[in-house]
Amino acid sequence: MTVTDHDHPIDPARVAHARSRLPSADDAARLTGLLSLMADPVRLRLIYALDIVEELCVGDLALALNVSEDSVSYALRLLRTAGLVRTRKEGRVVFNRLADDFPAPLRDHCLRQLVALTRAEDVED
Amino acid sequence: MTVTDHDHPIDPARVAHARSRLPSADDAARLTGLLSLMADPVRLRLIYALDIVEELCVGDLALALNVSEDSVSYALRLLRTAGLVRTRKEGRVVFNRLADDFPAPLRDHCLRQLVALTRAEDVED
DNA sequence: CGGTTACCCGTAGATCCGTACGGGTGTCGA
DNA sequence: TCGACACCCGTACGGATCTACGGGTAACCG
Repeated sequence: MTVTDHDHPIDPARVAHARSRLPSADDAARLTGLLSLMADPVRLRLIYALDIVEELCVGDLALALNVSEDSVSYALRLLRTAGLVRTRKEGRVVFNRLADDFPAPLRDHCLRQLVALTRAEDVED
Repeated sequence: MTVTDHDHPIDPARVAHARSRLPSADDAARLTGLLSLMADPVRLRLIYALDIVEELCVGDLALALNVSEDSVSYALRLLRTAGLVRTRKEGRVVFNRLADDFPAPLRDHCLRQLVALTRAEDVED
């Protein structure tokens, strides 16, 4: 059995209420796909850097984040594939910036708010 | 070589600017740890459900999310370990709710905003 | 009290993910 | 035109992560 082991919910009203408002599995998948892309130190800081300075090439990103170019290149590959980052080629240098349609809520709420949150969390055990 | 292949940045000013504002690798790790916990369809919907109805037991959660109890139990284990969910035992039923210190920004901005975002995104290819 | 319910834990197997490495393409300078 | 540079891609490997399963423990029900 994979879905339920009991078919007499303890609080049917709440179950129904939750069910009716819950995002579909499909929407959830789309959303977690996005979140997964931010749930990585390199990508998070990369996006954060681009949010600050508009545009950076791979080598400079590696310097700014203090990680390997490989790491940056791989991160950019994923973000580009997901349509979150755009590239502009100038000579032999490739500049990267956040896509025009980079989800604004993701940027405003998730990125900035949460980074700020983490900063404030010095009062920890 | 693992960190850089060139040591003459193309745009030193921007690199410096980004570097100075970037969250530390440590903060980033903490933050991505949190985001990872939400970057899973079961956990995201589970948290979303608890955000709506306050309190649910494992069996009812499985019903609401339409996933196995195992899945729910595992998700709850991780969230409990991370201190994001609290349990209350009443008889043989265990009720789960979001922890009092569940990061408010995570809840307000990330959870609600992003779910709303996904809902609005019907205008896709 | 013995059986059933509701749930938890530990473990093993499959799967996904990030990193490192080798090699390739296009561009610029001499 | 030749070499160096900036970057990209495909692949292989190690580690993390999710799922599924078997067993265990309280609590209620007769």
